[in-house]
Amino acid sequence: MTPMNRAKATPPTNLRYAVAVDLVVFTIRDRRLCLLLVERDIPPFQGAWALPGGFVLPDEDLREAAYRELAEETGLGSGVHLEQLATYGAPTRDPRGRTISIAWLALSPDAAEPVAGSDASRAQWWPVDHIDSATLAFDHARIITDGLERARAKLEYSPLGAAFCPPEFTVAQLRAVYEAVWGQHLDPRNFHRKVTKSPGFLTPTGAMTNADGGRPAQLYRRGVIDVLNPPITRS
Amino acid sequence: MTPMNRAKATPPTNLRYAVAVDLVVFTIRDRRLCLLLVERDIPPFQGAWALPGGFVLPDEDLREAAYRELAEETGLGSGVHLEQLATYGAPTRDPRGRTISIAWLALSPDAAEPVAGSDASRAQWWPVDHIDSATLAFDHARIITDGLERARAKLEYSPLGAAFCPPEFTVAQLRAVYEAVWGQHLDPRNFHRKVTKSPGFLTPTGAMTNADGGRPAQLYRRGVIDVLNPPITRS
DNA sequence: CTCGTTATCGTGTGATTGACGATAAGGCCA
DNA sequence: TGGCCTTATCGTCAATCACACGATAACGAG
Repeated sequence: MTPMNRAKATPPTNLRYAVAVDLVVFTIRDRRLCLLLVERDIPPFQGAWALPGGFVLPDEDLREAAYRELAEETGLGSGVHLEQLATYGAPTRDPRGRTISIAWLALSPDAAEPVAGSDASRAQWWPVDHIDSATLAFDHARIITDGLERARAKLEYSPLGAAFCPPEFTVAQLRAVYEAVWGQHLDPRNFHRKVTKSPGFLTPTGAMTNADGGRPAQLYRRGVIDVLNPPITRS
Repeated sequence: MTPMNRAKATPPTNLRYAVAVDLVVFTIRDRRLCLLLVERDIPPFQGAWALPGGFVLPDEDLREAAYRELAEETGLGSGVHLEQLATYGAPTRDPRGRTISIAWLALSPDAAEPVAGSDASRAQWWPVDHIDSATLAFDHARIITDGLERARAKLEYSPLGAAFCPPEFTVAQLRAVYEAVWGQHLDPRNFHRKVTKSPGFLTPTGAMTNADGGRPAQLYRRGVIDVLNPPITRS
């Protein structure tokens, strides 16, 4: 046995790799689920669309790095839900050398216009069904697929649909989130009953809104729980 | 802006970190949920119990590294369910220098006696409720907590309870898995109905066993689905 | 043959779901 | 002002599902 694979001994520099974070940022725009992509202006994959991201700095926690990159690309920061998605580290995923990337899933209200960062000529929201997987940089198509699957699953058993909404929102707004993410129509009456009866999911503010034209609707805020029981089911 | 935080440029060596995999390996022994720990025989944390794991080799995929470490510590390999849990990378989590660790969740049938690896004097199965979190090396207590939570959740909506069982098993064996992982008693009759009616969860082999003393039981094999609908609920 | 053990099938009650009717409460326009 | 469109919210009904538990089946031990 060589010293190299002697686990938990300090590794030499040839066993150290670049470590990055990549962000799968979703929002709802125009009743459609959209993803933030940046256009790369440096090789490799120059000109291709990619997930926003960057390398982890020496004194930075992984979550901090993700928040920093998110702020750099969107101007957003607090109020955005951020959770680890998965880590991608195939030896050849980056032609420049071995890179380990920790992907994060972010859910944002439709607030900020994206800002082009230092390494990207443009940043733009893309409706998820208009993204051409084949042209994406690195293994980002795979990461996006995983992020989509996670987001869709999370809506079922967590109150994270509200992460797409402003701090105060109506049941109809929340329903629009579910419909956009799942790509299916939901019955307004049954949806209303489910989410308002689900203990801890929503807390009414008392205020009403009539922004949507019809009868004024109750405004709600996110509740205190972080697991939905019973879940909101699709199909 | 320095070249250092210019995202997606090749990073200099001071921006490269050690990358490891750590394994949270569960099994059921004696109707209790057990976790594989190794006793460290080198600093830091010499003499403390830790998760098995080691550094990722240059040409190795992350999953490969996890499988290799699993084989080194347990002799097991195929037949064990292995999925990514999360990645831990706090700047100070390893006193020797910055280390990013990709934790994997493994579910194993009660088959192999653990084997002490090169870096550990002993490897041993521990009942999860006998583990003293305070004495564990690194941030492994946190990783174990996350692994436990994941395992408990996965039993609800995935057929992975069967990953704790031998290739052919009875409903009672499967129920024992659920009871051990969730730490609660389940009604044998309702459990039997749920799992046998859940489409694709179990496929009967036709053979029977009478190993448990009472009426002979049907043997089943894992079904083909990977998401349980409806889920098996606790409480 | 009886008893203890485990497996498996049924059954009844109460809760939940999904489809959909009914009503409430605003704005718009003649 | 009153019709009409829109959206919100409540109610109803049948089908389904959950859970608690009774009943029966099929073995081994004594």
